[in-house]
Amino acid sequence: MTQKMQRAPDPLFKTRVLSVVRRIPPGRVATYGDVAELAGRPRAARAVGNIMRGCSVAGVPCHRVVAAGGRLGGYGGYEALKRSLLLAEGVPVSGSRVRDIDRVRWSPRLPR
DNA sequence: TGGTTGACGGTGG
DNA sequence: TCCACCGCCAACC
Repeated sequence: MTQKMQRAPDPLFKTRVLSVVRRIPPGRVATYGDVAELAGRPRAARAVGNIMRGCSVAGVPCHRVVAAGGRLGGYGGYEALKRSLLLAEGVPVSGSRVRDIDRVRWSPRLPR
């Protein structure tokens, strides 16, 4: 068979991603993969990053979104700024990585 | 319509 | 622990 299973297009993906990120409370972080999953696309971490590039929207704490393993990720090159913002919220950051990512990783079930 | 881009994730060396 | 390679996806040109 030659048919290629194509995934159902989700024009709301971007909106959902922003909604998810907006729900991340201070002092907590989520990985791009987590956000992708919560947005309904477990493997679209890369796409999430693409969307975050244009995160100039107020109310979207894009600095709380980090790469897997606690790595800070890009943030448009403003890695130092991202680190400062996280530290200010009580997120332990060492160098370019979040320490004990599992402890500060946010889950939608946790209370704000 | 089709190819390229990139703020990623996971595995292997 | 760090780097390189490959796979996945939506946005862009």
